[in-house]
Amino acid sequence: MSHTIGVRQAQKQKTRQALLDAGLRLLAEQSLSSLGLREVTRVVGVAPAAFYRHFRDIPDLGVALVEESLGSLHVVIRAILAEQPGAEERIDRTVAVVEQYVRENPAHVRFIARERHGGVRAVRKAIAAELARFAAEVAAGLREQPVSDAWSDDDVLMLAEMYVDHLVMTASAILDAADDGDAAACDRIAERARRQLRLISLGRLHWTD
Amino acid sequence: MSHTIGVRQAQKQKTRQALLDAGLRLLAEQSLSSLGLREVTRVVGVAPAAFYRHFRDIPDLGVALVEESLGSLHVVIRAILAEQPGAEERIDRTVAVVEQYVRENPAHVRFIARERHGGVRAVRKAIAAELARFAAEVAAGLREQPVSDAWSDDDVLMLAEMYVDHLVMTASAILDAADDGDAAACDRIAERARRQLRLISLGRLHWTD
DNA sequence: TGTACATCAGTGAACGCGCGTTCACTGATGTAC
DNA sequence: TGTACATCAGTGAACGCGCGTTCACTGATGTAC
Repeated sequence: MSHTIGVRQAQKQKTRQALLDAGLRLLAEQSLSSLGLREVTRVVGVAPAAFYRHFRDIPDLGVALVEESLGSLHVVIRAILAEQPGAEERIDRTVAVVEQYVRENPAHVRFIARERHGGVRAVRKAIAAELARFAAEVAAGLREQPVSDAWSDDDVLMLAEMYVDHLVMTASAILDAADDGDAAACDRIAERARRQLRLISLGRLHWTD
Repeated sequence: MSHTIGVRQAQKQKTRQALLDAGLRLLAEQSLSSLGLREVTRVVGVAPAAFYRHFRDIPDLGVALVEESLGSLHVVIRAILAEQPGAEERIDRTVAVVEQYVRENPAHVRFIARERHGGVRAVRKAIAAELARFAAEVAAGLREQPVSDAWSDDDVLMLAEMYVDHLVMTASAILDAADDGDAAACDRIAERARRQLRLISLGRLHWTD
């Protein structure tokens, strides 16, 4: 075979991923601004100095984690937006997808919720940029629905931003409840989220201006 | 005079407040889980060991900061809820109050936004408890408005929680823009918040279930 | 295919530094008589 | 009011420890011929 990537490069990527995984795992119990480089390398089982072969410093690793956390979400969102059934079905589906995402990627969700307003500027900026892309994508999806015909682009974006904020809040609330091992609370939060989305949906139908 | 508090006790309270102020100031640039006890005492100008006369550890100081940050907000909210004019006026007034609060207490707002999902469990719990009280208060206010007559208590609380979340998000977004020195962005966020509140208000008018 | 050299991910030892916590202390404030 | 003793907020020195960063290094992988 002509160009499988080299053994060396493959091993390097493996170590890099191990550093990211270890960082994310450690961030369950603390925030990025207190995460130690030696902590991370200790979990992976490499020398502290090896860290510098992959990241400039801890904030740099944080930025990489943002990409890893939110990159995959875009796919999920596009899938929901592409669906065409009624408002009620779309709401149920959205909340179900959020629940599933939280269940399957708890550490990533916690990381984003924690560092969105966290103590590391570069990471805050990276998250803000990803969520803005995210909102733009949702806005494009909303734009195509007939309900939005009379809406200004500005108002569609406003609505999209509210959806994105609501989605992040919901995910993080479900996660907190799951952390407490309280499955009933998770269900309650999901039901609350559905009702809140219904309320917004109603407002949307009656919007004029 | 019979019982002014003692000189000793007054001095102790002064030092305690200085520790809280120093902590809050330092938290502009980092999160609680990386804040150092020696950092705080250095800013105040007391010996590190003096810290233990006031707080068990840094998380304990964090919990005190939650009380300081959110205690005063209850008063503000009650004031808004007590007003009786139309929905539009109440929305304008609410956003104006949020803007003013952020301008006058930026460090407290940042602290709450940052530590709400931060790395210190005790502080997260304290913030959650305060915000829950907060939502209950808002719910009581909404309950008294005629629009809510047909609503279940559960739905009123759901609405109140959405308002509280929205309020925290808005405050924190305005703060971020203010940090960048971008006054125009602050105005844009405030306008967006008003429109979002209008949308929710519309949904509220047409709610049935 | 085999050889000689280049690359570079990861090593391990060393460094200076600031951390949280402890402890016996000091001296101003408070209290009892 | 004056005196003798108790309290206790804040001191300053000491401790062991883990931190981030540097550096010359090793040895497996990659490349040129």
